[in-house]
Amino acid sequence: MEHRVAVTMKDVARLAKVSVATVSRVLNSSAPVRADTSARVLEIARELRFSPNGAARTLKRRQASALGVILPDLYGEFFSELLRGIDLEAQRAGHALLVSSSHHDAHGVSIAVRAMRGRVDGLLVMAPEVSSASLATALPDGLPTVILNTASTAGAAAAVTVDNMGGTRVVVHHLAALGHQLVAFLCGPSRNADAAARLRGYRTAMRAAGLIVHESLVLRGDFTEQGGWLAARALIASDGPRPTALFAANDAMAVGALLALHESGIDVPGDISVVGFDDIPIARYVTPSLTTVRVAIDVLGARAAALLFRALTDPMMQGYGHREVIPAELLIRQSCGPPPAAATARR
Amino acid sequence: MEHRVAVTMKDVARLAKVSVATVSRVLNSSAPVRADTSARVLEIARELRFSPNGAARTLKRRQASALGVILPDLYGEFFSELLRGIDLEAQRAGHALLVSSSHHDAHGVSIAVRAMRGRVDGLLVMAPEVSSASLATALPDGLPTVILNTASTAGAAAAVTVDNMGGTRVVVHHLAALGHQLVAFLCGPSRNADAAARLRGYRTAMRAAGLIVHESLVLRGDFTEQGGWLAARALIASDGPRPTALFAANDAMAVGALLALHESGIDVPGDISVVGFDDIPIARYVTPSLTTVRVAIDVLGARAAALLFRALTDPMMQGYGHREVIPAELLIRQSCGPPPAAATARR
DNA sequence: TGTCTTTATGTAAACGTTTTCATGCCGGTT
DNA sequence: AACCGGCATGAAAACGTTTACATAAAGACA
Repeated sequence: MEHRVAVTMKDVARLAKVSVATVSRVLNSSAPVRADTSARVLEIARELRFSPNGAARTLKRRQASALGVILPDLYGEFFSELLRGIDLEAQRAGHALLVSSSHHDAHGVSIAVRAMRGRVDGLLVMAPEVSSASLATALPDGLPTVILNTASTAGAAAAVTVDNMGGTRVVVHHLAALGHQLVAFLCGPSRNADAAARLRGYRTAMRAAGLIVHESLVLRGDFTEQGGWLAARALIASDGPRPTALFAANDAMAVGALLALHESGIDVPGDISVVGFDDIPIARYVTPSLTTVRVAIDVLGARAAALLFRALTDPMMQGYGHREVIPAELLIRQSCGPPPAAATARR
Repeated sequence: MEHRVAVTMKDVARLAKVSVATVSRVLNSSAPVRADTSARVLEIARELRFSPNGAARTLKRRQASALGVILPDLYGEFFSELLRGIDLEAQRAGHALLVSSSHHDAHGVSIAVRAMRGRVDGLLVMAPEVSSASLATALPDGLPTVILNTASTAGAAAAVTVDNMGGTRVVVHHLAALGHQLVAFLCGPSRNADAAARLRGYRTAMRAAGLIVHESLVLRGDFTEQGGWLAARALIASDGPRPTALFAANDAMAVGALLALHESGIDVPGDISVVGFDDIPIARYVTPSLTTVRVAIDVLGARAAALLFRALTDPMMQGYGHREVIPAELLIRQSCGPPPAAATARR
């Protein structure tokens, strides 16, 4: 049984009776070649089903036509939207995506980054659970990098973040305007930068609205539907003060909470209002449709990729620390309303 | 302004006063090296933050430690789950993922495949809209390939598919057992292999259950929530026979339909039962939670990757046409019930 | 007819690794 | 003292491209 070995430019050159240099010139149209020679080479190449070896090409050209993408995870619509946005932009520039996920700590990121040296032209790194200091040491020296949703821009060409403060502010303001006073907050993972920023934003906005943050209403979560469900169950079972609104740090948790509330016969928004964050595609399809903070996750990814491409052509950008903030605006759907009459009457 | 050029093994060798061969031996522990030499090399390498050039390594080793993944799209939870499963398996084998999406036609797939030559060890191709004939010609000669959810295995080492027939059969059977007679079917994209198989399965199962397929109840869809919503709206507005159950060819469309029905005040499952297909994560969080066909999408991806790894070590597998079918089982949640009394009484 | 461009091609040197082969050295066996 | 085997190392040849340089042929112009 023959194990067919890959066909190289040498084979094409031999059969077309030219040098490999000429083959290269024809295939890349990088220099003038006589029409009949060109035709002959093309013909042979097609016949042999030749396709150039990417590694060799990358090595010689010093350009990989690929972007490295490092993500903490791949679960859920957030990452799929993010990746879609990145891919969209990369594709326009004829670049492929080398994806590596499940990197939560600095060590894992460092490993992944090293594995990408020489196979990508630049790096898109999202590591919301890694401190900016350790991230800076994990990043490679010579590779343009754009950081997503992480505190610092140290060592990177640029960083793209979501306007977490603005997003939380407008939500709390909206709830306060509706008359809510007891607004519970469902946190994300404790070491996640976005989660932390949103919690900070919540506290700040509550204070600004003249509302009191009850620590028993600051619930632990983990950005998953399951986590949101559990937190909502716990809230329902607790004998603490009953909030009239629940603000989840992301949509996935809000969706989980919605289910828990529904299961307990608690009406949304009649008995309690629910708000999410991110506007993942599913948010408008749950019942009731979810009031949330629209973030355009795909745009977040696309902008990051675009910035990276700019850094590739303009080496001056590296280390410049350009920052871009993706706006976050309130998207009112049906999961919010005024607090129940009893609650307003009671005060 | 210095533009720092990448540090190579040569630099390490020079500073450690050894040859590049020794550096390579130390870094890969591929041959015995004296302890003090080894320590010196490691020290210098760390100091210089050296990391090997992937392209050079791939070129010489003839192994890329990467898998190519070609997808038609990246939108929605299906692909994110699939990719997650693939990544999980690839990561275990120390492989990265070179992802390229938005390839709907044979030409696009062909381009993507060629771009991967020499940068991946094998290919995972999902192209449900490409005919098996054109797919066979688009696939490369020397690269082990596993095909996902596509009709044929021509030219591939293996193929992994979903048990579409079994899945649809069990759904129709379940609906029939509940007493439904008018079961509408919401199709996927017309040229999509899975969509076609599911439609075929629906027709076959309906016949087997002694039920009549009304062509006006075979609705056009496109696998998106939006498409499901539109189709359900159209169904509601039409003056044809009213089905007592709606079977969508995937969950995303079922979710869209659920919203349309809710908006029109039609109760699910009271007035109409709804079933989906795939069991995407969100399915259990919509209201009512969606009865669907569980497919374990992540397992689908993981199995495909595992098969590919097997093909990599065992070249005899290429072209063998091994097939693997991911089971599809009924998952009963709350979107199904008996047909409304009126409908049963009427017959 | 001889120099001077212009144009098409070939030769060979990179790119940064890995790996085969050769070599020198050391300790142990005759 | 001569020999041998093992071990650590270096030199150099790959891997499959691209590209700078050389060169040959062919017209343009004096």
